[in-house]
Amino acid sequence: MASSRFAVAVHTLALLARAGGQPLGSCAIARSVNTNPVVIRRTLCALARARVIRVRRGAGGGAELARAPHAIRLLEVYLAVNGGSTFALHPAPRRRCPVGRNIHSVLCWVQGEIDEAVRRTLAEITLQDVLERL
Amino acid sequence: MASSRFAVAVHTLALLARAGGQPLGSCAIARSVNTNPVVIRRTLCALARARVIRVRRGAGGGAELARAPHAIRLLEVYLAVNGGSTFALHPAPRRRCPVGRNIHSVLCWVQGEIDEAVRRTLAEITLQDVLERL
DNA sequence: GGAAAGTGTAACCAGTATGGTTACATTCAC
DNA sequence: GTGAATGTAACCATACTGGTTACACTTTCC
Repeated sequence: MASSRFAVAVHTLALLARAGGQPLGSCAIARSVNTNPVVIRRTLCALARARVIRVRRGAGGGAELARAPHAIRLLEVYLAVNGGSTFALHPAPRRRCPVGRNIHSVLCWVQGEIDEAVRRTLAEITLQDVLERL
Repeated sequence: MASSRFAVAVHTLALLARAGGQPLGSCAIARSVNTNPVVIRRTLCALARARVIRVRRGAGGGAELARAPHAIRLLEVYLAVNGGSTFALHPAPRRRCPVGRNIHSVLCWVQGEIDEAVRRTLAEITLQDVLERL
């Protein structure tokens, strides 16, 4: 089951970019995304930890971009909200079998190649690109 | 939760390649992968549908590669067992919001870029490469 | 100082994907 | 026909996801 967290994060950042420095609350974002404010706050936390946004608590608070849209790469967003890898290794292949003993290192290499390709792709797309296509 | 089906499939194909044309049964494969034969048969079905292997039923049956290892690309394997995309779109953004109305088309474009990168990567790795690294 | 507005986070639930298991119909070689 | 093997349905435990409620904490404003 692929999660929609990256989609929600990009949607959120697009809203923040359009707000132009004005802090946006989780309720306003949740209305546009059409979900619960807590779900948004969870994503907001992850993005704040990655220094992509700044969040102010208390009355009049909310989230705003930490940088200009052209300086925010989707790769940072992806890594912030979507830790895992594209596929999982199977847990315990048989050590006594020559294939089972060594398959994990080969699969790790394949995983690395895929992750690298995804990283290269997302490193070249910025929030500015997203805004221009909206 | 990323599935381990791709990992199981590659492991299985490596075993078939090493068997050198001799059909391998799901029980033998399951022993090396360390799982249940039914799990293997499910993967075998997907690989047979993709014409990567041939499966014979009945006594003395089993699976064998349909082509030489250098002619089997991991991309075929990936597509056969791992249908989905890297991330999911969020179900119903608000149509009345200018961002919510258009975000899906942008996210689809991003999805396409990622999928393309993954495809390019896996199209260049063959089962032969896997065998050489074992 | 207190009220109001907001975030941060824990706890719980429903829905769903995954892998493991059993069971059984079907197919094929001998 | 018998035995060995696949194909597939059914069911279960586990885990992840998103939705929801609840509440502590922080900040602004009066």
